Order: sequence, then C-alpha cells, then structure tokens
Amino acid sequence: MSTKKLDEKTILDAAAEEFAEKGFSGARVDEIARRAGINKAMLYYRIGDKEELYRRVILRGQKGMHDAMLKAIEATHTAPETVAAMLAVVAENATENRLTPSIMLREIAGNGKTLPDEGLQGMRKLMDTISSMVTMGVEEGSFRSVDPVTLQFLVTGAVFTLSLTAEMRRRLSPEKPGPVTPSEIAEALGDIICNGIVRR
Amino acid sequence: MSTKKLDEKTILDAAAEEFAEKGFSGARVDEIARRAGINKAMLYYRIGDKEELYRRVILRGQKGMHDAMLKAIEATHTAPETVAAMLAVVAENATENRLTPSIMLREIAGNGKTLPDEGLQGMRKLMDTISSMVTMGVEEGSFRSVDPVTLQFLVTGAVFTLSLTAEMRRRLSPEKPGPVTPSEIAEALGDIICNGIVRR
DNA sequence: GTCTATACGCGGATAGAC
DNA sequence: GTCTATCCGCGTATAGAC
Repeated sequence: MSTKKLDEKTILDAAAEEFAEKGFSGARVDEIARRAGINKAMLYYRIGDKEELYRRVILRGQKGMHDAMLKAIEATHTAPETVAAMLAVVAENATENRLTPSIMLREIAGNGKTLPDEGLQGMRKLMDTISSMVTMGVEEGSFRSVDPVTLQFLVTGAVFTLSLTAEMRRRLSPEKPGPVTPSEIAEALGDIICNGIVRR
Repeated sequence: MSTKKLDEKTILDAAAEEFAEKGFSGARVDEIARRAGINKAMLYYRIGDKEELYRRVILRGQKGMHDAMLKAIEATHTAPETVAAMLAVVAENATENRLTPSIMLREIAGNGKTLPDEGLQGMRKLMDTISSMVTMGVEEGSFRSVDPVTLQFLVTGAVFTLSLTAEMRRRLSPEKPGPVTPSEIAEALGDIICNGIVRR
C-alpha cells in the first residue's frame, strides 16, 4: 500500500478548509499548498487545477454526508425516528466538517452558478433523501400532509445555519448563544419541527 | 434637487446585483461599472473602492429589510399574526432583493470573516427583532416556551434558502418546485412552524 | 466632472532543473 | 516525483488629459 492515498487526503483536507473559509474565488491555491505542507507545483501534479480541487472536495464532502444519512436512517423504523436521526447526523456532520454546508449555502446564495454538474447532482440526492422521508411519514400516517420541499429547506437551512454560526454565537453572546453542540441543535430543531410553536 | 442621488442609486443597484451573484471576492468592479452604465474611474470618484461599495450596499439592504419588518410588525396585535407578517415581509424582501439574504448566507458560510463591523451590527439587529417577537409570544401565552435563537435561525435559514432557490427549483423540477412566490413561501413555512409536522 | 490610458500587485499555472 | 523560479493575465486602482 502506497502513501499516495494519505497525501491526497491531506491535500483535500487542506483545500476543504480553505474553500470553506473563503469560497471558491476567495480561496488561494498558494494557501492550500501551504496548509497541506507541500509546494504548489506538487499540488498541481497530484490533483490538478483549482477547479478540479474544488470538484473533488465537494464530491467527497457530499458523499460523506449522504452516506452518514443513509446509515442513520437504516437503523430507524418510524418516520419521527427518521427525522430525529437525520437531524442528528446532519448536525453532527455539519459541525465536524464545515465544508459541505458552507459550499451549499454559498451556492444557494449564488444560484448554483459555480457548482460543477456533479455537485448539483449531489445536492439533489441529499434533498431527495430528505423528501422521501417526509413522503414516508405522510404515507404511514404519522405526519400531516406537509410539502416535502418546504420541510427539506426548513431542515437543511436551519441545521446548516445553526451549525455554522455556533462558534460565532458563542463569541457574540456567551449568555444566550442558543444550541451549540450537534445534539443540542438537533434536539431543539426536532422539537419545533415536530410540534410547532403554537401552544395548544 | 441634483441628480446625484439617482446616480448613486443606480450604482448601488448594479453593485448589489454583482455582489449577490458572485460574492465579494468574486465580484468585478469593471462589471459593476458596466452594469451601472458608467466607467470605472467615475465609479471610484463617486463612491470609493470595492470595500466601500460593498459596505454601502450591505447597509442599504439591511436597513431596507429591517424597516420593512418593523413596519409590518407594527400593524399586528398577536404574536401569531406577527410571525405571519414577518415571514411574509422577509420572503417578499428576499425575493425582490436577493442581496441581503445572499450576503448573510455567504457570511454565515465564512464565519463572518469578511463582514464589515456595521454589517455585523445589522445582522444582530435583524435577529434581535425576530427574537423579541418570540419572547413576546411566549409571554402572552400563545407560544410554547421555545428557544428564540433556534426559531430565529429556523425562520431566516428557511426563508432565505427557499427564496434564493426559487428560480433554481423551478428550473430543476418544474413538476414539483415547492413554494416559489413570496406568499407561497411565507404560507408554507408559517403552517409548519406554527403547527409542526406531527399528526395529532 | 468625465473619460482614457496605464501602473502595479496578486494569484493561477507551468517550464525546466534535479 | 519533487521543487524553484518564473511567466502572464486579470483586476484594482489612479494619473492625467479634457
């Protein structure tokens, strides 16, 4: 077994950090090389240009999140359980690897203009998985007949923004930062999404 | 009355579009000048450099959204009415002027690193207004005692992502795009946020 | 006040030595 | 395979004519 794999992971990790922090056009190839501890020429030799770097990083991140979601969902039986599991795994994933939510928010902000085709597919796959869960819940009778698309954006929009702002919120208002850890985020959201805010 | 105001508005409108589409580092000053129908030197003469352009655009956008929110809230009496009004006005505003939600999502993605101080203040003000509405609802007894921060991200995360993806969704799946117009978005979200998804 | 022409640095990409 | 040195275009910013 060669060391190639390990090096590639190091490079992609460095690139992921830089892209997550600065976005595609803001990210600097020099800086990615520096973070990875190699020189720029080597980076081009191993992976390719900036676009290819971005593409690889996105695909890896999306696959990671999707796989984690599928695995978590497999272990559940009822739709509410599935919702909880999905919230938990997405929050977990978004917290430990900022890249995928960061990319998705940026691409949403920019109308998907800079997203490579495969990245768009990946986004659809994530969203379809969420949609299908809603549909299942409606069919099994545990959910009201809500619009899957609305719910899917409610879930991703909230989880992503809460996860990504956790540090910022802790810094800006230490007294009442709101949910910070993945489990706090998942629990707080799960409650509101399932039961709503209106007292009954 | 001079024509200065009109020209400045034209420039800021052009800049807002460009920043919304490409983000700060992706935006091109040349392109902003082209869109505004003036040459670059004139743009620097009238407004200033790229950062100043960005700052002005952000402040104007945040003020517009905040003013609209306050105005809509004034006309309401109960907390649920206020939630509905706020969803409506934010969705309306986010649809006709992509910049503010776009900026906020990008800054969330990048941990607020490129946001000028006044822009951060503006974000807090928007969020505080939402928070106070929740607190009011809890105190008046119409809402369950939910966490204001969670709700505030649930609202903004969902409204922003739904508004910004409206066109994308219509393009990608014309059969079931989900809520597209501001009123569709506000209504769909209002229902889920108030009542939850669990059948009872 | 308005515009053309240009300076200048930054950053992506690669040639070529080893 | 690895690294240094360098190219070159692009984009911000401004000098200077009118």
